[in-house]
Amino acid sequence: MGQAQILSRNQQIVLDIIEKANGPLKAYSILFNVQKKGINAPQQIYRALDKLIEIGKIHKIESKNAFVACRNSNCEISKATAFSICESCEMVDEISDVKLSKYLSSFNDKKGTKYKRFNLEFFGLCKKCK
Amino acid sequence: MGQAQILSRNQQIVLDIIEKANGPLKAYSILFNVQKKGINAPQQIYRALDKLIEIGKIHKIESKNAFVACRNSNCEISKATAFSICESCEMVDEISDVKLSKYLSSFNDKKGTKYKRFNLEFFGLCKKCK
DNA sequence: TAACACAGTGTTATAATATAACATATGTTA
DNA sequence: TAACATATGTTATATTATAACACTGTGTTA
Repeated sequence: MGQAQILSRNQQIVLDIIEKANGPLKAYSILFNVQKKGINAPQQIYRALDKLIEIGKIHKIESKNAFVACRNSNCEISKATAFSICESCEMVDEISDVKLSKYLSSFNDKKGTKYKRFNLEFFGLCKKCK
Repeated sequence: MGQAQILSRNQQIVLDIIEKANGPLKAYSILFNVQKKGINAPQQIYRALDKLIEIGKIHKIESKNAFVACRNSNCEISKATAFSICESCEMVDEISDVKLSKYLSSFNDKKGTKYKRFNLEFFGLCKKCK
């Protein structure tokens, strides 16, 4: 569960933008959006993104190189993420399905290896695009 | 199941390199490896990679921007992929677990949406690195 | 055969994504 | 206060990926 995290100025700016967005945002589009606030360089964005990912406030959609806010209020710090991605409109939804999460978190491969973390991306058409 | 696919010269060169590798390869490292064979430009690599992915001969490891040969002789053309990734040595194994694959292929989210395709990446430490 | 589509190739240029490295500042804690 | 960790600002550069255009070969099919 953890403490409420106090974010630095840049971290908060970046998080606000991602939370307000209704879809995944790319790092450089975030950058263009915050230049009026005095953030000028990609490093500043990527550093904020790294931190926000680390504390579980956002997730990276690997197949899109884009970032979304975490919608699971008590997300397990990004150890178990699953997303539904529309191949047509680019919409991304975080899936919070306890059964799925438990099933995957306890998955062992044939060699008996257990994993610390997983990321699952489903692709299809969302309701609107069907 | 499909026909045996006839590959073009460049496609075959790229596939050979990926199949011989004992881990995921990056596009530019493939490029450096084939310059002696007369392939000089990233486009040539990416075009081959795109085709090889399309026909299911290789997969992209999204979290690493790298490519591995498909080890499931009859992989369902990349509709259902799962990988085990070592966070220490970068090793990647394709997981072929029928139960897992069936479970995910038939997964419905709460809205009843079914998906065409999924990609799952597990992270942990491989045997050697443990 | 001529016309056409189609997949692949080669090439130059450029876009998009991400990190390195270094100097400075700010906040926390011993 | 000194030492330390974390964050910031900045310039430069590395890495990953695509656009655009000209060309080649192969197989239709009209």
